[in-house]
Parts: sequence; C-alpha cells; structure tokens
Amino acid sequence: MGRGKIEIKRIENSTNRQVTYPKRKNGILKKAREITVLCDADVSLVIFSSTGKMNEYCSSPLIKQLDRYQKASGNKLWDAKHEYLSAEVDRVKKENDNMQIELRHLKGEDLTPLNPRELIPIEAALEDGLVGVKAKIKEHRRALEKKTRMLEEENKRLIAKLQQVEIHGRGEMDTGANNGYNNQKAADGTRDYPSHNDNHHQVPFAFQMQPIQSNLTTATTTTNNNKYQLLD
Amino acid sequence: MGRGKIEIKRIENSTNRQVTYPKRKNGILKKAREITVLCDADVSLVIFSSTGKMNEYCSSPLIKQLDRYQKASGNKLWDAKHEYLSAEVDRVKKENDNMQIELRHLKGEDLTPLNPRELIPIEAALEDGLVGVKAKIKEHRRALEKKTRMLEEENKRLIAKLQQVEIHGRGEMDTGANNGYNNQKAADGTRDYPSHNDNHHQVPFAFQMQPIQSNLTTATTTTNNNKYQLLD
DNA sequence: ACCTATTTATAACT
DNA sequence: TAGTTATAAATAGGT
Repeated sequence: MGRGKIEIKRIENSTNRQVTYPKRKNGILKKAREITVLCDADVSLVIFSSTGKMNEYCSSPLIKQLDRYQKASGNKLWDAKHEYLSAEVDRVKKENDNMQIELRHLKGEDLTPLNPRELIPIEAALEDGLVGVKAKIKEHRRALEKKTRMLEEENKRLIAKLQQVEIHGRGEMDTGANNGYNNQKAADGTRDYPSHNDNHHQVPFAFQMQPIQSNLTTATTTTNNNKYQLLD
Repeated sequence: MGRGKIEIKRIENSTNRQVTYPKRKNGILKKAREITVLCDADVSLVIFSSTGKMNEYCSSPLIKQLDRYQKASGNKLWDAKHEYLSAEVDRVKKENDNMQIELRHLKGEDLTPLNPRELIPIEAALEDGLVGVKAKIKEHRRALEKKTRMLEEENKRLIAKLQQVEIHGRGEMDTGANNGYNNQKAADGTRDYPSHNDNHHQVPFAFQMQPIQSNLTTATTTTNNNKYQLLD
C-alpha cells in the first residue's frame, strides 16, 4: 500500500528503511491494540529497531503473557524455580472452583445437572445451616431482650434516685447520669453496640473478642460431612 | 477497511468477533514478518485468542528477545514473575478464604462473631437455597412417580399378556418377572433410589445416566458423596 | 471459505 | 522530520 508496490525484502536504501520503520511500527502497534479491543484477544508485542530502540505493546502484564506462553508452547522460558508457585496457583484455583460450585449449590443455583442422590446432602446441609442461623438469631434476640429488661430496671432505679435527690435538693451526681444514653438506644430494638473508642471499657466482653478468622487455610471443606448422617 | 467502517470497541456479536479474529491475527502476524524483513527489526509477538488459543511470531528466539527486553526496559522479568505469582497465590487464597467463610456460615458454623444484621442475609440465602433444592427434589420425585405409574401399567399389560400366553400353553417368558420390585418400593412415596449395582440393568434409565462429575480434582468436597447412599 | 466494496496503511513525494 | 496523496493492502459484511 502506498504510491507503489514494494517487494517484501530488506529495504536497501537506509533512509527509506529508517522512514518506513516508524510508520510500520506504529501501524503494527495500532493493529495490536485493535485486535485486543475488537476480539478480546491478549497480545504482547515487542519490537526492536535495527538501532536497538525498543517499543512494546502488552494488553496485559508481559509476565502473565509469558506464563501463558510457557504453558501453551511447552517451552520452558526459564527455570523450574517457579514451577512450584505456578502449581500452587493452579491448585488453589481449582479448589476455588470447587468451592464455587458448592456455594452455588447451597444457594440453589446450577442444580439442574444434579440427580436426587446429590441433592439430598445439599438439602440436609441447608436445613442444618438454617437451624444454626435461626438459633443464633434467636439467641441474639434473647440477649437483646434481657439487656433491655435490665436497662429498663436500671432506668427506673435511676429515675427514682434522681427524684429523691431533686426532692432533697443536692446535685453532685454528674457521673453516672449519662447512662441514660444507652438506655434510650436499646429501647428501639436496634444496634446498641457502643460505636466509639472513648468508652471501650463499656463494650460487652463478647464483642471485643471477635476472632479474626485468620489462617483459614486450604483444603478444609471436607471436614463436616458427618452432619448428613443426621438425616435419618 | 472493509465494507463499512467499524468503531474500535469490542465486537459484541460473538460470531463476527470470531470471524474477525483470525483475519486480524493473520494481518498482524504478516505485518510483524514484514517489518522484520523490511526494516531489520526484531519482533516478538504473542497472541492469545479469547478462547485461549495461542499464536506467535518471533523473529529471533524469544529468550533472546526477553533478555534484550529486560535490559532495555529495566524490568526484571524473573523477579517480576516471582512477584506476580506470589501476588496471584495471595489473591486466590484470599478469595478462597472468603468463600470458606461464606460456606461455613451457610452451614451454620462459626456464627458466633456475627451480629444479627449479618445473620439475616445468611438466613435469607439459606431459605432461598432450600427452596431451590426442594423444588428440584420435588421435580425429581414427580418424574419418578410418573415413571412408576407408567411402569405399573406396563407391568399390568405384561402380566395380562403373560396370562394369555400361559392359557394357550407356551412358557419361555421368565425374563421380566422381577419387575414388581421397583413398583413396590415406589408405592410408599419416600426415597426409592436404587442403591446396589447388582441390578443396574433394571434401574430406570434416568438413574443410570448420572453424570460422574469427574475431573473435579484435588481437595474436593464433592468426592465422598457415596457416603450418602447409606442414607437410603 | 471466498468475494468485493470500502476503509486503512503506507510508499513516494514534498 | 513532518505532512500530503496516490495507491496497495487489509478487512467488514455478504454469499
């Protein structure tokens, strides 16, 4: 394309060659960008000019590309030093997929390919889970109700005391007075967890101790199959 | 270039995209070859289609290119690869942990640190899931019941036929006699999934076709479904 | 997979 | 070295 047709062989005229290079370089880089966008492809392109200047286009990190390259071509570009890591990634990803599937099933998705024999344990797990969660919710409500009752009593007591004090006139009772704050909040039935650090010392023990769920490591999902024995 | 101008953005029509890909892929590969020849350049080009198929053009061994690349860009690919893989492992593991936690919660485990506000959606998810699974089970039972009815009728028909034949004297009709087995089981309305291999040939078609869920490899939670056979 | 109208890239020129 | 233009090449849409 151009004013005249040219043969595809080294351009002997150095000037022409140097002029042609950036044009075609830009052309090919553009094409690379285009195909990635148009066709969802993943491209890496590195060009060195005859003078050693480099240009590149990578639609995703070159490393990633090379990783895929190695797998696709079987060429080991560099040592097995990272084979372990690659294997690890694959392993964990596979595990991920399996959990994904289990999660979907528990959420009632993708059930079509399952036969009854496979559905039963899922149903059982869900029923179990629901029992557990409902119990917990109930427990929370109970605790909340109890707390409310206690606060109401405390409230009454304080009011009584306050009235007594007012009747007798005196007032150096500023300290505990602010307790009414918590009482009011509790009455409406929603969050009464203290929200500021100032009064950390008032936070009920249970809420300070939330375990962090740290090292939940890998292949542990298998542990609780025993549950399904309860089905019968 | 082409019958009409197109915007450079993902081609939404999947067929068009798939048709365009090889055209442009060939185009860009050709351009890569041409620029190396015409301008003495050194090019490496790797393309992955959206389906993961790879094509490449390297005017010189890729290793050599990468070597030059590292020097030219200052990027240490080797280190970068290490970092990339490590990050990838971390990322996927984190994802894993999150799913792990979600799974546990759905199974009614580790609920203690959760407050009511967090429990509600879990309960909802479980109820949803249960609805889905129960529906599926019901669907299966319906199918089974229907099949049972059909078999019963067939059975009657066969028995009638048999009697007719016996009246007329002949008797090499021993084969289908045991069919009564399945019918009885089905009558009580609860699980009548065949549980032994001995009579595989008698199992209704639908249950012989259970997909094996094969290549769920490694640490699968799904592996030991056989256990549940004991449930029946 | 092939065809061709049209767009795009670029060789030659300025 | 950058800009212009005639022409070759690539390719979008159609068969």
